[in-house]
Amino acid sequence: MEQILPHLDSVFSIDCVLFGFDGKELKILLIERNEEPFKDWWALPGNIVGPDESLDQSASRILYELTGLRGIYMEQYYAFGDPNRHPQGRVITLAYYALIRLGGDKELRPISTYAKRANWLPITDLPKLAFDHQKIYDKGLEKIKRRIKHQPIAFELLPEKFTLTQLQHVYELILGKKLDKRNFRKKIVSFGVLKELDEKQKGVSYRAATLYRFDKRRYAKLFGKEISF
Amino acid sequence: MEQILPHLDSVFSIDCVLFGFDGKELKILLIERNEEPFKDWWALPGNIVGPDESLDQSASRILYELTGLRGIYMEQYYAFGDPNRHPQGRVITLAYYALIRLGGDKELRPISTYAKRANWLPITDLPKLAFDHQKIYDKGLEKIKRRIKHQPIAFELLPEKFTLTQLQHVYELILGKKLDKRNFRKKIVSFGVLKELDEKQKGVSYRAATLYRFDKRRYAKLFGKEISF
DNA sequence: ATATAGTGTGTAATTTTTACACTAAGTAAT
DNA sequence: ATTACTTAGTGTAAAAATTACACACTATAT
Repeated sequence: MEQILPHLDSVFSIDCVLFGFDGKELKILLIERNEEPFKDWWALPGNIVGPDESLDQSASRILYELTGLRGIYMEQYYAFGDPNRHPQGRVITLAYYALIRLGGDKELRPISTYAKRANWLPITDLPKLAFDHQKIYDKGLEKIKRRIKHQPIAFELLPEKFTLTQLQHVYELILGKKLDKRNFRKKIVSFGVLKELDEKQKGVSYRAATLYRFDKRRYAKLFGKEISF
Repeated sequence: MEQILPHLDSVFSIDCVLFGFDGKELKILLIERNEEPFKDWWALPGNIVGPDESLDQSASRILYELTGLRGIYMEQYYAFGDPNRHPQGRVITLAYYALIRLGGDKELRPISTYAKRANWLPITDLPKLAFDHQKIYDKGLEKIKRRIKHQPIAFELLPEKFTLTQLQHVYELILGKKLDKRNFRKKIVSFGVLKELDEKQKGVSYRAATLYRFDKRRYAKLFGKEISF
């Protein structure tokens, strides 16, 4: 049962917590392992860092292989390197979180061979995870909770045009608590980084809400002042 | 000139930004390298992670070898892994910051052979640093700037008993700006994690200030509520 | 006794945060 | 056309937090 993989002498890998938002739930992408150890378990997608890749490049590649998408927003957040975290040798792994809007169709073409399949699972109902991936996930969620209060990362989970209610929903899911509608709007608008569009939401069976867009230029200008939600 | 070190095929190291406060200035510990590459340059202390060490253990060891002290407060904050950051091969390094009070005498017994000497240098006047160590330092400072607003890390830079003025001084140095004395005191006392002692400062040629102690128990109790400076 | 240097304290003005509920607009069904 | 339904969109008052600001006190040194 104990087999030593040749490359597992001292390996450096990257694992990604890829958060996706489909308009209703916050989910993460997990893969079902096809190999020992932890065969048939759910795990965070990850891979070995290539010899000529930077760390960010490597994380990008992993996300690309997983979703077929480039340019996903992501950020490194913690290294996990307990000597026993991998049963077959020393594997130090660097965790990234990434954020993506779901509901398109192109996403999700998992390809690598070590995975049977990949699935978006709601964070409210996650299975047991392989290795120390639960710890990695926990820390990742903690990280975006903190980050969303200061950085405009919520927009990464939304389509380019979104309503204030959708935006609030994202905040509520990540922070794990309800927010007051009026106060939320007051505050988020006061930052001055949202551009109100002339367009309205479409295809809803009730009053359509105004659409907004995140104004990157404006944000860049105000950048000295950090947002503080 | 280009020599390939045998172990530099794919190496994982740790570098530490060790901040020290002597009551007046904020300094970091730098070593003067005795080896190529960057011989005679100043660099952050660092070392290779041992095969059976956890990452934190490894950082502890490095700090111990450098200072002779155990139990220094430290925290991992970022991994630097550009393929070209080390001229002789792929070295991925994990950065830690650490905080220590200076003015004792036991500190500083640098021993490793790759360093000529180690020195505390004020952060206001740092030399050019080897490798990408400037970037690592910058990010470390940024990190503690952020962290000091939410976590009680300032106390790590002070003796167990300290005055409010000393505490304010630490905040000012790290945040890089002057703070209002009355407002600072009001706020810091309102957190309820400082214990006022019956003792006064000694050996000053002016009115002696009251000494305080950081009340860890109390902080642990209030921990749910995060401090927000 | 006097000069010196840092300690320790209060208040008013301003800004930010919080709590809270109803009308307006559009769609769907009849 | 009316009605029922669902979400959008809005204001205000109270409370809390933040800011700006100056002087008398105390200990020591000479």
